[in-house]
Amino acid sequence: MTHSEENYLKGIYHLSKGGSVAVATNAIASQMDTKPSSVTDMVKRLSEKGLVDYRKYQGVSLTESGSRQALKIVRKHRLWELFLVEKLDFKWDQVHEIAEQLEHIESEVLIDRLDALLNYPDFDPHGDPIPDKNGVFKTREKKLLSAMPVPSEGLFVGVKDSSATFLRFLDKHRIALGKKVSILEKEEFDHSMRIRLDGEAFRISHQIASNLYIKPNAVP
Amino acid sequence: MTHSEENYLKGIYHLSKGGSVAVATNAIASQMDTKPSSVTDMVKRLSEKGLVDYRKYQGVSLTESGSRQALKIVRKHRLWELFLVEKLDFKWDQVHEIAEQLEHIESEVLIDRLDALLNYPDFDPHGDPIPDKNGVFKTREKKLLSAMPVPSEGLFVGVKDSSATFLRFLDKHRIALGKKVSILEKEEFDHSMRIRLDGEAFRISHQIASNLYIKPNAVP
DNA sequence: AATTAAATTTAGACAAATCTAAAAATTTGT
DNA sequence: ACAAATTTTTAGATTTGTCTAAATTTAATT
Ligand SMILES: [Mn+2]
Ligand SMILES: [Mn+2]
Ligand SMILES: [Mn+2]
Ligand SMILES: [Mn+2]
Repeated sequence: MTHSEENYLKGIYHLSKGGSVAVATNAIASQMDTKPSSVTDMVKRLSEKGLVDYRKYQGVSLTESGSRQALKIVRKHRLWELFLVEKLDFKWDQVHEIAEQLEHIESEVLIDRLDALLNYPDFDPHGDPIPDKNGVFKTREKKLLSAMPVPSEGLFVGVKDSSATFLRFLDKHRIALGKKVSILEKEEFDHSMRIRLDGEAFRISHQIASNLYIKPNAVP
Repeated sequence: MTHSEENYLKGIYHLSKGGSVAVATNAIASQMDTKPSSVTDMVKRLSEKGLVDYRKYQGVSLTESGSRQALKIVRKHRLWELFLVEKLDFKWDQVHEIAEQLEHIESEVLIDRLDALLNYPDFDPHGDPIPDKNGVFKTREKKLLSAMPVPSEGLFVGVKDSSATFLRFLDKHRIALGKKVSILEKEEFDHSMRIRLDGEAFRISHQIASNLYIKPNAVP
């Protein structure tokens, strides 16, 4: 597989949310930052290779084989991201671009060793699950902060938007993975919320709240 | 620069032994395992970009800029090789192919961090010098074992042939970098030699002896 | 149901990197 | 010095991945 083919598979995987839902040509084009006509071309090639199911005008979905391949790339991407953060002291907003390159390195044993070096991690620096050798990954209950009841509590476990600008915004406000969050109040008018974090209470906009994943505390 | 362009620059660099000697089209073709006509094409592209000096039928040489680029790739290749050996427990015969891929990862800061993680090393797992950020590398006196006088002593510091088969052969005979070597005897007839290593004396063929680099012990 | 709008595909072009076969230049040998 | 051998370049084709512009299909609206 070429880098481009791998990138398309990964893109389709993300759009179909892992499932085998059909994805539209235009959706792929904007995901991959390319033109619909290029997508059609590539999708035909992938279909030839048995990696996607494609019916003209009806969208594409990953085959079993395509899905396996996509998961391998996702696994590599996330392992490399974690490596960069854990072993080379990168910040979580600096690793994605480099991992976009590293994910294409072909070596089964390299990835196995990396996995071992990192102690077989379950999640990447952004809280996304890392598939294991067989493509299986841990799931955990999580809700968007904006969808949490008032009052309630939970742990901050992931970001929906993982753009560098958003991540740096979170850094600035000391919002980091693993921290405990209490939901204090929700404003009807603009859907902004008051939360407590590190003992300190403050207000965040709906925009922010709808990009943070919270693992709700079990309520007995 | 594309991967292919980078590979050509590195190939030309190795053939011209770092200097600005002109290299023949056929030489490049066999180094790169490609056809002379492909070399001519690529060399024209590189010339357009100011990375090589090229005069038809007269061979190519790296420009200042081309040389800088080539050294960057060599630096990355060797740092990655050392990383694989030091941090991921690869053997010295398993790292080259993976480093061939990793050397193309584009990120200045990544290489700086890797360099720091490895403590700013001077030599790679095969005894080849690692250029620093500015392309400068340590040189050390070294001679082919086959060229050493009898009797004499030195340290095994590098291999000329770094093919996996040769490296595994060395492993089998417990010939490893840094070990002390005594040259005991040289055979006129077939140029084989008797040497002592790890206290044990044995005979090696000329083929072997002419692929091992020795740093001669200073004789006062 | 017909028209309009949107999504998708096709046709044709282009750059990069490669190849084979043929032509041209250089080098070698007598 | 000149023919033969070798090296190098050119010409033309192919694959991959992309694009623009035009045609086609599907979806939405009157
Ligand atoms: Mn990422
Ligand atoms: Mn991530
Ligand atoms: Mn190497
Ligand atoms: Mn090496």
